[in-house]
Amino acid sequence: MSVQKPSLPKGTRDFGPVQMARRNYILNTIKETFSLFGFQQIETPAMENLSTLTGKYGDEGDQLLFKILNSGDFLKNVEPSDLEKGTSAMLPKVSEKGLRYDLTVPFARYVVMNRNDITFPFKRYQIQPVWRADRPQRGRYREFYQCDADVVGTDSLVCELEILLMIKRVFSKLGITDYSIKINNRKILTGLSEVIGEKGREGELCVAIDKLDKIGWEKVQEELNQRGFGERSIELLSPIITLKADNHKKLDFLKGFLSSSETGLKGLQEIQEVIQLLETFGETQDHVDFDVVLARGLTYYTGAIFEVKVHNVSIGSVSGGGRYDNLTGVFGLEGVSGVGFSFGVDRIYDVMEELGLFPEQHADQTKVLITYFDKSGFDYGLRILNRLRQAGIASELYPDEAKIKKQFTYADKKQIPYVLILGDNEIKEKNVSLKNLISGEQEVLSVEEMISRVC
RNA sequence: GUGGUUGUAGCUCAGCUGGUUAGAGCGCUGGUUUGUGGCACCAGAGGUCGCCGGUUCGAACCCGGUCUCCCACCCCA
Repeated sequence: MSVQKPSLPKGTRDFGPVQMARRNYILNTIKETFSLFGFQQIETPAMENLSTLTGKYGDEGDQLLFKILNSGDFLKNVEPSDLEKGTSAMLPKVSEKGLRYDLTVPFARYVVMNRNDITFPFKRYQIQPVWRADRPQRGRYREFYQCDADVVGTDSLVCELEILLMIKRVFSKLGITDYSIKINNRKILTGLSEVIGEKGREGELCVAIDKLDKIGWEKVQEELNQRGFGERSIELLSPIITLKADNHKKLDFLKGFLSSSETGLKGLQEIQEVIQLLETFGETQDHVDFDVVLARGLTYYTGAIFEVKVHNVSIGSVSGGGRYDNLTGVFGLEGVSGVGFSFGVDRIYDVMEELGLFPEQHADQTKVLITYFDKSGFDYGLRILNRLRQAGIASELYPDEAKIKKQFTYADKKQIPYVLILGDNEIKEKNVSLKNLISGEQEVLSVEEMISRVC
């Protein structure tokens, strides 16, 4: 009988009481915000048919999917010759389900399957774990929660505005002040590639440009060079890279720069309108940063793209999203435009921890512990416990007959502020001794007095 | 997937060029106080030195493999 050492799969975590209290604090702030903006919650299964998931995230994404082995004899459809055909040929024969990789694709599936019951525009939010077979590191987990809010069935830029507003509200509530919401538009990137004479290569352009913050302009030039971008194209890009100005000045500059690209100008106009809406709504542009070189990997974004970065922390982006014109197309429903974004709770948690932003005392707290010496104290305590709970006071009775010292230590460890001591005197006089463990004061009170004291 | 790094008590870590019974702090249990926590003092429990193999008279220490952790790249929340 060997005892095995327990362990957790790579990249997964347990959450203890303190962590849960803090996570719930973040989650509740987000939920409350979504709901205030008129979003409705849905949930979808942890697992989806593999065919729903594959091909939606690019080749790399497919590799990062967790696949679920078929139940029963998963080799029953496999011929010896299949083995030689390689992994991708084998996979559909042994696995038909996978864990969801994000919440957007399951949502698209949901919309298509429920199209007749949904009233468009449909504003939904969804808070559930997703799984990625990534290699874990700081701020990167294999199981983590996403908090998505999406609107489908409208092109209105009010949706983009609301995303900005929700991000600002959540961060303000959580006490995160030093951050920026980077906003850009895919059409601007398309325009950019047209203007520099590399039409249709905005994807590659984005991948390279995206590293600007990390590796600098010099290295980005090298990478563009390696990817076969012409000297002249890179040179033309230069004024964009070095562009440092406020949002309005950037817009003005780009109107000239992108004047030959119809698509680019359209993107510019969209950004401008969003900023305009922000002003009309009566909100400042604080934290909102039009970033011409912001590029996001996901292939399906077609309009606005967002990313939120908290400054002075070692965590990547804590939120991101954008507009997609035809997300449901692959599932047979054309012409449904949507825009959405996602908060990464786990990363927000890490950020708040790093910045020391969690309020004290955020574990779920018992307010009163009832201690006693013997069976009669236990019985008396049980009745008082009932009274306390009816008064809505989080309270507990020490479950075992133990030395009073041990019961006190328990209260101390759990940071319970009040202790009731029930001995023969208290039982006889029908009162209680109430000790405040923070101040150390102790007094004898009637049950009613005690309840009003600890309320 | 590529490269690098780490692993010793519940936790954070010491442990000399390989040399007897592997240490500290914190935590834990008990006591000083059988009606009182935190603080102090005293005592005690707790380790297959990640795992497997090799070198050696002798390995926590050297070598190989493996797993794990963390970091960078890729990509992302």
